[in-house]
Amino acid sequence: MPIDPTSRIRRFNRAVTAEVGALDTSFLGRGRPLGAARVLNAIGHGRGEVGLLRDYLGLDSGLLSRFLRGLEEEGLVVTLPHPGDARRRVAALTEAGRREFSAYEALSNDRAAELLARFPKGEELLRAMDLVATALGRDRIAIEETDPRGEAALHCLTAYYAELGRRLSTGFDVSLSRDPEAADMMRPRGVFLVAVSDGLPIGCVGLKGKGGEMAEIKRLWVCPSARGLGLARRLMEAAESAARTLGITTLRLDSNSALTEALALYRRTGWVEIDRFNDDPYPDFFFEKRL
Amino acid sequence: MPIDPTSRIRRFNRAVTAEVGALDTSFLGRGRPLGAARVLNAIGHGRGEVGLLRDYLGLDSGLLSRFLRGLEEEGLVVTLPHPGDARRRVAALTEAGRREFSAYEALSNDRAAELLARFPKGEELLRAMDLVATALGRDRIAIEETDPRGEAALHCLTAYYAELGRRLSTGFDVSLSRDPEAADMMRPRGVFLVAVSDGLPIGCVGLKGKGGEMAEIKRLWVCPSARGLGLARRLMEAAESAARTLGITTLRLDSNSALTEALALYRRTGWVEIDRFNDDPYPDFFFEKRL
DNA sequence: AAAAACCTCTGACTTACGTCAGAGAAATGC
DNA sequence: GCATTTCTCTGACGTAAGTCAGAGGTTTTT
Repeated sequence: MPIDPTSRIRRFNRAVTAEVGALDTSFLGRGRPLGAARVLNAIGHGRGEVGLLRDYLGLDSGLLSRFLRGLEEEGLVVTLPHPGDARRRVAALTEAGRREFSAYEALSNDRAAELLARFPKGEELLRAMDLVATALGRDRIAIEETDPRGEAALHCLTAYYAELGRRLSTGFDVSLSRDPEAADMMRPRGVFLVAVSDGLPIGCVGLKGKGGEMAEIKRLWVCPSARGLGLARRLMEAAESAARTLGITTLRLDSNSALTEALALYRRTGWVEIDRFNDDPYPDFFFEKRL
Repeated sequence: MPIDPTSRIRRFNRAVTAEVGALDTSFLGRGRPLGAARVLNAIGHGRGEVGLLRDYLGLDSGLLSRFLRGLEEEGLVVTLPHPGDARRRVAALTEAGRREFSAYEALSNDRAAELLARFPKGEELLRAMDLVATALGRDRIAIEETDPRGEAALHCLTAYYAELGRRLSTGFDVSLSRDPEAADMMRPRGVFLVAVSDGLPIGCVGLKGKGGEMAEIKRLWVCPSARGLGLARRLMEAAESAARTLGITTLRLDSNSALTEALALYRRTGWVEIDRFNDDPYPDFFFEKRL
């Protein structure tokens, strides 16, 4: 009877293979082979360029070409030359293609919803799935510059504020804190970075500049399922290197003694403690780092 | 940017598909198509009967037959008539087949070990995988009678004692408790049941009889990743129905006030509190149920 | 003892997927 | 301006996998 780690992983593989297989089978229900369905869905998700499609789906150029022609004959897709480079082609869904795409989306969503409904501990299951997905896709975590008012940023910030509320003994109310202006966290004054794993935002950091040589690090957060992977450090390094490209020479940040992992990280990575430099009610630790 | 539950599940699917695909690819390295490799592995795992193989792998009888013949030609497998029914056939590995099977096992184990090594939070990942596997394979949880000294039972009991140690304010030392004799939890006096999900034991319960009409429920435990699925209830029902087949009319059990979920379950399912009936130092609640 | 049901195997066929070489059009380098 | 590189597409070919009908055994039923 297997109980060792490898057996547990292999049990997981078996369970998951069955689940994925079942989803594929339900996709077959629309009378189209899986390959063509995958292409249609990738186009629907915005991967119109043929080169992108090839990379994303890992297909041979000949095979992909055939799939595209098949979808064109079905009237679901049109391909046009790329505006800037006429060698390349871009595929787009027709009206019928969009309908077909939504049908696949619905199948996929239904399966997900059904799985959740079948399992009483929904949120716990989702957290476990996030953790596994992050672990498996670890090499695929990308750090991207984004608009601090965008959806990805908002998701991270909401989770960040909620966590502060739980961890600070005083609670946390954004409106009492000095909420950085969005423009201060966008080029040319600063940046806002999110870590994205397979489409899901799982961490963020803001660099808030005033146009001078001094800038502040704000809103460093990593989603619980992705902690312990050194992601916070990667985010901080990315923020510092962005700061350098903006001509910034000194970074500051404030933090709270309840956030012990963060404080440990700052101390490990060359930050030095300085005197209070603002009157924000929440922070009680202040750091500086010269680049 | 997707954050809703279905997107999270779909991200999980993508991550996991890539992982499973990578395992399949590594299986291809042994110069044999995937179908044949799956058959070989199923035989190695004890599914020798052709009918069983067909069901387990979901193959057409013609296709399976071809795979078997291919493996026979390679000298990895021999098929013999079924001892009791000459229409059926049973496949078995030859010496060379066993070697090849171990090579596949090694590949599988290596991949699992590598995944674990790559991820700093190993135990957490394993727990998440257990939870997901249990959720996906929920309909496949089987309750089986087993030897209370067997490996599956031991795994559950070790986890059970460890949990008691954590949860009882006094700690827990098995030797101080009245450890039921194994024979009292095997037919004809009692039974020991484990819940098995895809080969992994995830819960247990013992029915300890003395040969009379009275028996005791012992060692009810459900693995944390499988809680909230009503498994404890299923185990108790299975134990009760086993008790009925043994001619037992009254059940008793003792428990501890720290085990609140268990107490709630007993109260919900027709057990009534009675006076202390033993001098075991740990329990402080005593229940009885007439069948 | 004959009929019916059952199990595995074989041969013929189809489909999905993938590979490879090279053609044709467009962009880039010198 | 010409050679080289970069993309996409087409045609020819190969392999893995799956389907179907029926043959040839064995067992069960009546």
